[in-house]
Amino acid sequence: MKPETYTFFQNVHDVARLIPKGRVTNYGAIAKYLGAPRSSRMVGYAMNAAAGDDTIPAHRVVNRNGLLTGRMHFNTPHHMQELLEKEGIEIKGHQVIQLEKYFWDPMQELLR
DNA sequence: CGCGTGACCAGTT
DNA sequence: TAACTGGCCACGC
Repeated sequence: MKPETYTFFQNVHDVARLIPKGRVTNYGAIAKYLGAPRSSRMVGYAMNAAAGDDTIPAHRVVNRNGLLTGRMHFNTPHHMQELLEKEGIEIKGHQVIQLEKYFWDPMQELLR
């Protein structure tokens, strides 16, 4: 599929797939990387569309505060937390602890 | 073809 | 400090 046929959603899904295990990122960072810093909402919507897709680690995308805002879209509300903890990320109260420590910024990791 | 809405974010009031 | 607002894209009705 040609890049030009890629929708915003497609790009979001691609970036999400590149998130390393044990790392997390947020909606704004992905939106910014795609050149649409004001479209972080749409990134969230794109992840919603990605729900149920095993090839997309949607659980590694949290909001700016490290809050697992998308947890309710998984099969079970705590599934997202379990996946993250399994990757070595500590979570307390539906929120990622030491977010900056695990944060993965596509702008820096991909563009270098 | 128009309108409402949705896993958000940053700046203002 | 809390609440409000604009911005942005895709999709369903």
